[in-house]
Amino acid sequence: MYEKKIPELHCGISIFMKVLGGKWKAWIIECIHDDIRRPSDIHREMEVDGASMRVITMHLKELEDLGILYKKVYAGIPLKVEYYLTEVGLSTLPLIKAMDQWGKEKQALLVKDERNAVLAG
Amino acid sequence: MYEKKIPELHCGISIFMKVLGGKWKAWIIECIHDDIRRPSDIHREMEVDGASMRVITMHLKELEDLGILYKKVYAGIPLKVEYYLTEVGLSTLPLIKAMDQWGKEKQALLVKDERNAVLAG
DNA sequence: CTGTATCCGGTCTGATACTG
DNA sequence: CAGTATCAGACCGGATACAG
Repeated sequence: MYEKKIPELHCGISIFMKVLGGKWKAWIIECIHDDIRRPSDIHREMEVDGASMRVITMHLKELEDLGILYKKVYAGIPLKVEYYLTEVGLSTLPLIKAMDQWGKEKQALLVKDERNAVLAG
Repeated sequence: MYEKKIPELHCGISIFMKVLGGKWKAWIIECIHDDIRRPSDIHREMEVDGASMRVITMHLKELEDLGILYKKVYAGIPLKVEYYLTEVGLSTLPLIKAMDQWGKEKQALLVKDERNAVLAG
């Protein structure tokens, strides 16, 4: 682990980014919302695209510490763990959906092209 | 400069993050929307919080290459440059505002606390 | 199954000096 | 004023090995 040494901003944006800034965090939140709650299942879900178990664990922990996820542990061998969305976690879903939709809609337009300029400024 | 070597995801989220993932990009977009159009003015605007001129220049260039900003150059000495939002750039404003508002609203709730758990899952 | 520790390399940012 | 080059250091993720 490491400690952050570069000071963070204190605007709403950076707070939001602290929650959803990680590479897989939004995806993880969506998984859990879709009833894929166990780390191994989440891992299997995105293994095709290359998320390692370590990163998933790290993100889950961060999201738990931020109060986005709630961790439920079932004692026993082998261990069983499930993650649930908290109320705050649920409140991220509309934004995640909006971001995803924006990306899909605008993807084709993300090109340098003077014709896209807005003259009104 | 460097070339990206880690494969990117192709979902809407990562496309969105390519546009607003930088530390200062959302702020820069808001500045330009508020008629703070010249690099030096933008720099002055956020100098208190530590954005270096180099990072601002880099972000401006990236946003221009993505078609979020349009760059207008006035010849002469000293040089004068102004950036304007394109239509795609304008379309990010509602999301930026939503992200900022979410951060401000939820900031106090971002704490590990079982009471926040949603039992329904 | 879940989570931690360690290493390593890619990525990003801050600082400074410099060109036009 | 606008932008570039370079360096150093912080950050982040992939891989592996290992412990509970």
